[in-house]
Amino acid sequence: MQVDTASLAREFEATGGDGTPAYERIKRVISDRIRTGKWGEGERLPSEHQLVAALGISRMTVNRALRELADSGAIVRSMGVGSFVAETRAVSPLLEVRNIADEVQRRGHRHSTRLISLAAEDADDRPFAADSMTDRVYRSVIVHFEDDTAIQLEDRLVNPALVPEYLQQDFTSSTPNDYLSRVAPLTRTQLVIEAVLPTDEQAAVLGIESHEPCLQIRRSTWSAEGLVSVVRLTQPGARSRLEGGFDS
Amino acid sequence: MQVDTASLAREFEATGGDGTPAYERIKRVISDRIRTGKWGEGERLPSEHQLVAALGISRMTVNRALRELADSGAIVRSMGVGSFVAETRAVSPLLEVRNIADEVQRRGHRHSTRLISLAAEDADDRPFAADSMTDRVYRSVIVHFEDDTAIQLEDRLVNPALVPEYLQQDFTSSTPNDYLSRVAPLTRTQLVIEAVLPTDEQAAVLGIESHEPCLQIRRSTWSAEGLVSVVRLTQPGARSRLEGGFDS
DNA sequence: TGTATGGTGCTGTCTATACAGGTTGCGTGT
DNA sequence: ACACGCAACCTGTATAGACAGCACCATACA
Repeated sequence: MQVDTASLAREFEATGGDGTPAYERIKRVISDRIRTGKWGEGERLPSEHQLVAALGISRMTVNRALRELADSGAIVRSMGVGSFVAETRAVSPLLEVRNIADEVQRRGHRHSTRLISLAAEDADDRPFAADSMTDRVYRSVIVHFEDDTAIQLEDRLVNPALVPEYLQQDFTSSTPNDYLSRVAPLTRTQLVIEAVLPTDEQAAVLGIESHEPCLQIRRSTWSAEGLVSVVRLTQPGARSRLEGGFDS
Repeated sequence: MQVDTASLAREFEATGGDGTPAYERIKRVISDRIRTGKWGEGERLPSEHQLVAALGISRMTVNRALRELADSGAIVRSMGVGSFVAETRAVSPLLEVRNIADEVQRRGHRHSTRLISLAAEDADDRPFAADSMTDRVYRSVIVHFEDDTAIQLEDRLVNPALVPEYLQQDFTSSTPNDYLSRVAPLTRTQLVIEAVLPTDEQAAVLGIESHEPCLQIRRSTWSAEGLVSVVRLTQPGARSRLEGGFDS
């Protein structure tokens, strides 16, 4: 295989400087090329030996990067043959990321929101650090009402690198979900669903007793550029449920 | 930490002989000890250096084994401190209809069940009436345990027209999910997820307080012939959560 | 008593090297 | 024309050694 070692090395060097480990930088360079389509499905990757020569690092480091990419499913490796960009497979969505305003209106009710807070913060756990090299996050806290009943508390962190205009939006007329799906179409979603008791603060803004069980949904959404938003939705169990389904 | 290097080395050597890589064998020895409870939650593992000395292998190999165990969530590592057995918490995949026994074993724990009841009943709401022209249903109630902790109450209705042999099965050795997926491969699944408080009976069999919130999953599964089964899964919120994700 | 400071032990990463095991394709001999 | 053998190339694994970053603790100092 003919490799453009020069541009590969350039992209690799460009990610240096901060303390990012070399194997992470290799992973990033390669997965960027896959994500942007520069390396298409089934295409052969440079061999470990070629990457060693091109990037000036040891083979163990290259090996770790490629192995982790293979573990994550981004590439496929075959002993004695080589490494190749994986064929992507479609997965049917179980729970679509739906607009809560639409759902409420579909039930024939009135949807409204109350903005609790909207500001930039210093992130403790830096969820977007890998994508945006920053510790700052935008955070919005919003309560959704169905008619006059609070049905959901939305506590959202947004990546300022990918959505710089977030703080300027008017979330009384459109929801964060609306806005984000316009400016950063999502390519990947991940969910964690739990049954929890609300904190006293959560119970207060939702207008429920603190012993009422709640569904808590933590949802991370990615666009092509990276992790866009992490949201924690808290819904009183007595007022909401999740529905989904899929064929196989 | 005082390490029983002798028995550790013995177990490690015992796994040798076939072509299993050393890092896999280390993982196995360690996860066996975690699974059997010999090393309890939060307990400190031998350091990499101690394992190198005890097993006579290089630190890179030990490091890979421990790193992969940490990636899989079995252990927790902290730079400058050490490696520790992870505090376990059940996580169920949301997308797939998976075998809970497999999940438990994948977490390195022992899965067992307790059969509460298994009988034919007269159906009140006749869920299978459209499919089988009958009012009878088979019903099984089973508690699933992870080690000695109840993690799920499974209350299942089965369509007698599609699964006539259901009552003759031995659900101490295999789960209803196992059996049904063999005899009636599912083509469609639908879910409703809620946060609820358990009834007194549910709390009793799960061994929890009646004010602990639970995830309740109602799942209907269809095969090509029609509605096979309707199951209500009740999981203590403190002991489980659902995870899922999809690409689009 | 409270505050620096340095030592010790831990994990995280990287290098250079080596051997093993598998695949592919070319070339030689029949 | 066919089969075999072998070299070249690939990934998989393992090793010894090194340095860096972090946490904890004991000791020395103010």
